[in-house]
Amino acid sequence: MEYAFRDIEQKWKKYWNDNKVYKVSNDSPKPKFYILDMFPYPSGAGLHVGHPLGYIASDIYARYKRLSGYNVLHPMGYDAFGLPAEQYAIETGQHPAVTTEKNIARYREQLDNIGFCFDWDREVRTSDPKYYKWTQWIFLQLFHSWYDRSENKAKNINTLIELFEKEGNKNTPSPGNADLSFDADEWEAFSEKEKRDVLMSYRLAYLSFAEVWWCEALGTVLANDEVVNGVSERGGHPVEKKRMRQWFLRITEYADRLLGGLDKLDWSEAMKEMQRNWIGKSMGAEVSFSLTPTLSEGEGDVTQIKVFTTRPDTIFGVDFMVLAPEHELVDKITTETQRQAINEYKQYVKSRSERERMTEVKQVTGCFTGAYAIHPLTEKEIPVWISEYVLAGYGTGAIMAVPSGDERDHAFAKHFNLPITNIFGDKYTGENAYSEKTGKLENSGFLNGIEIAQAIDIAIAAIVNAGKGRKKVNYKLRDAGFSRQRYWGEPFPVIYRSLTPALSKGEGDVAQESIPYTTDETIFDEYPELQKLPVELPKVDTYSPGPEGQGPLANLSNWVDTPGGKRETNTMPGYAGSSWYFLRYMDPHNDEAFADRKAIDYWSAVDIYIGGSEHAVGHLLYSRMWTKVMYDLGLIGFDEPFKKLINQGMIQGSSRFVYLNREHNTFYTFNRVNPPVGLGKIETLRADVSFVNGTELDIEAFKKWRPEYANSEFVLDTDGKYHCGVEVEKMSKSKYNVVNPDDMVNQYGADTFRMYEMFLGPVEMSKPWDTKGIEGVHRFLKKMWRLYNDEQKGWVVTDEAASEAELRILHKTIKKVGEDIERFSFNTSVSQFMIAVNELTALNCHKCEVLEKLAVLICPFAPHFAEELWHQFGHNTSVMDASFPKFEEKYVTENSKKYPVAVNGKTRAELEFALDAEQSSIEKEVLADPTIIKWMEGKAPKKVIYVKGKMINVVV
RNA sequence: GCCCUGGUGGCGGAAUUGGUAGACGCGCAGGACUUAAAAUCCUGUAUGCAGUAAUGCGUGUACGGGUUCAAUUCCCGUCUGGGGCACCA
Repeated sequence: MEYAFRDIEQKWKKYWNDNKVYKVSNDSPKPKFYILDMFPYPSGAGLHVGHPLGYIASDIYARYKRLSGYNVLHPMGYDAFGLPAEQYAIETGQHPAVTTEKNIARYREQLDNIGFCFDWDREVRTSDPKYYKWTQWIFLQLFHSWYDRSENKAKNINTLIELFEKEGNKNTPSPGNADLSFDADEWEAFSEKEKRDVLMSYRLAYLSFAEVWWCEALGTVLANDEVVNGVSERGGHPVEKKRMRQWFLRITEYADRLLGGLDKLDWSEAMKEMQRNWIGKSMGAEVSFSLTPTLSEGEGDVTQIKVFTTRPDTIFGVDFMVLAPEHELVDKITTETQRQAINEYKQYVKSRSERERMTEVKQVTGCFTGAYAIHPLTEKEIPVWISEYVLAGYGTGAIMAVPSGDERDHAFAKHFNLPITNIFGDKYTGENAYSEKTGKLENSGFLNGIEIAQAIDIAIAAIVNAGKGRKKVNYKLRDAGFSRQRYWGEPFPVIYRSLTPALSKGEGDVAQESIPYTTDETIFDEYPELQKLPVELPKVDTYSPGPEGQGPLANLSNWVDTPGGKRETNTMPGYAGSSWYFLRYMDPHNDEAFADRKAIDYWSAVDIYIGGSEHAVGHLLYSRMWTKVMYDLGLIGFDEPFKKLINQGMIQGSSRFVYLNREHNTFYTFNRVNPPVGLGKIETLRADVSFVNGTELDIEAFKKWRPEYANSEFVLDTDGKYHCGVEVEKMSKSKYNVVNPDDMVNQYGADTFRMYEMFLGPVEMSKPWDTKGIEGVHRFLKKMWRLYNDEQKGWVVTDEAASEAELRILHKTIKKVGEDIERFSFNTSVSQFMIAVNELTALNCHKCEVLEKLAVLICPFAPHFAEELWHQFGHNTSVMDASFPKFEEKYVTENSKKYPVAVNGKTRAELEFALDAEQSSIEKEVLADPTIIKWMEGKAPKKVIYVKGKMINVVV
């Protein structure tokens, strides 16, 4: 009986399905374990072999945990809202819901092929109204919440209103508007609009303004992704930034907790470091620079520019100031003579992405405003410039420039011929800024001769004393933009209620004149149909954008206009649905709540979360924030969503190339063009990997694929084959290097495919796919199969007692595989299986005592294979209900070891000693060994290093 | 540019806490079985030098330094591949 993997896999897939083997209950006496994969975006291209890598790893771990006695939650779903589906809809007119559905069906089919133990009854889709009902509901909670800094937690906005009624906002400054100040009486006197505006500056979900990429030609807002080299990806039209009213999440209020929370997480240091850098906490000072009264014309209220600096010690080195071109003071301080130049420069900056502004540091640009500021300590007049290297979103959007101490300031000063004050003495060469934080300051007034580290505090004290600033903690983290001018996303449960003419003051646009209310507010009590969730995404006829950069929903006037007012036409961004989906899996069909509290308390936080490191800061940070908000509001009992994080690497594509001399219509094999001597002009073309075996090209298949080369000559290698060139690249359709898991499963079976994906290398590492190598793993499974089944004789397992050597192999394997799974080292466990099978085959072992346990052991890796063997052993329940074999020390203990013996660190001999041997007896024997004596060359041993169980080293 | 991460045979990789570098697999070469092929099995395979050979000696973990009895592993510097940089998901 041979290893008929196709029949075996079909049979058990059906069995698992029919018997609901992977059904998970929320009610179990077993300890829980929650292992989660980052759910995929179902793209039209389907899965390639890189996608399942993490899923296979988590599947192995999930099965291992289940075999070890846990109730394991291992769900899967789809992050189904997103730009590509909408893009496709624009191009083809097909509704994103339809294409998404189709893509999901395809994904599901591909996933099913691989034999995962997902409980599909718990599947979630973010685009399903039953799901996004709760995304919208959570948005409402965010809207109705503010962050109480005194208690360090989010609370219902009503508690803030109570506070305002009692004492105004003197003890609760607004995070969104630092200048806002009112007392209880003033609050009482505010109009409804004024009150709502005040509250808006506190809410965790709030409206403000942000810049987006606007493409006039396409009449739409573009994602960063859709802007390539400063023009739109589609059509290559010019783009510029446009300020729009947008929803935001006030994640900055959580900056400190998001930072502190990292310490207790079992994530890689790299991942934590990326989040720390993203949050970007820095200590420094906020310093106010006054403008010179003579030069700042009119506009009496503009008297100060605030900067944030982490280096207040360098304050005596300030030679000029730079504002972000978007800074609100720029227009006010610019002098008439400079106005045109400034406007032109601002226009230029509008075309620049933030990335370009950060990256292209060698290209120095800027413009003088004509205004001067007064140095807060020396009262020197310093010019105020604007430049793209200062970003509006960081700090105060303005800097004090210290050219002798900061590289970019230095380059700027050199470029515009601004004077440079040296405050570092010899340390500053005049060539480069001195940006290290050691050394003594010079030319710095009262800071002269003081070490930089100490000078920081002294400088801050002096600035505070002079009333020119304060100590400040700054975060790089910015509030998260939460609006997209798109169709395929969650609609907001928000309605803008127009003001009655009596209440509305002044002009302004509609948005300014109306007040945003969420649909659940009492103001809509008379329209209960408006208050219901979900606010369903209406069907549209066209996916083209609405007027003035609004999303496509703006075109649906009968949807936008409600008896209560106009609906919000933006939709939520991709990370809305993915910020909380791990909670929904716990109780996916609940229509009364996002999940039942009992289920949440049972499953609690995700024990292991697996996904790509590209989500290091986006998704993972937003999820952490949502979790903290929900924890603060008492909705869940934990404040970190993912206890342990594993980052899987990418599987890269391995592209194949052929080499053409077009003139002679001849293709040359790789070796012939390497080097390409005397062959004329050689073009490198891609060949689809599907008709290349290793590097050998199937010439006929290639000609069929590219008929224009049907008559081409092929110059072969000495072995009579045409060999392709190889390069490792990203796996993508356009590179013709995509390998479909379906094909692999078809040819070798799911079990081989699973084991091979793991065998390729460590899960966390990126590595290229090599189809050729899969045969080795397939051979291994066949070889293991033969321990149980002979081609002629069939079942050959016997009841004979196992030998010591056989039991040692088994227990060595149990130990190694168990430990390897625990540390997510699956490639080495596959190796161990191979070693075990090689050794057992050599011993001609067919003993039940060894092989039954081995079958269970391999179940996490090759579940169909294991299930078949398990039933062959006569069991009639699933192998998933077996227990992971127990490792027993006694079978593997050895009492002696062959030690490598080195002289001066170089291994020269191998000697065997008992493990409990004393150093003195070992020394005696080692020094008596002829090889060792030879290498000691007559010198006396200085010392003999003996590391028990490891090695011996003689130092002479 | 900034942040994170990797670099070990022809290839994927192993070496878990500083202790015999190259496990396991692919590929390649040779052989067995076969009319032949497939499948299967066996042997060899980092590299240089010496030797018919067993083997011996040297070099070697991107590069250059350092710490140590001992470094793929720790430290400093350089080169280089990959990921992220706030509207791709």
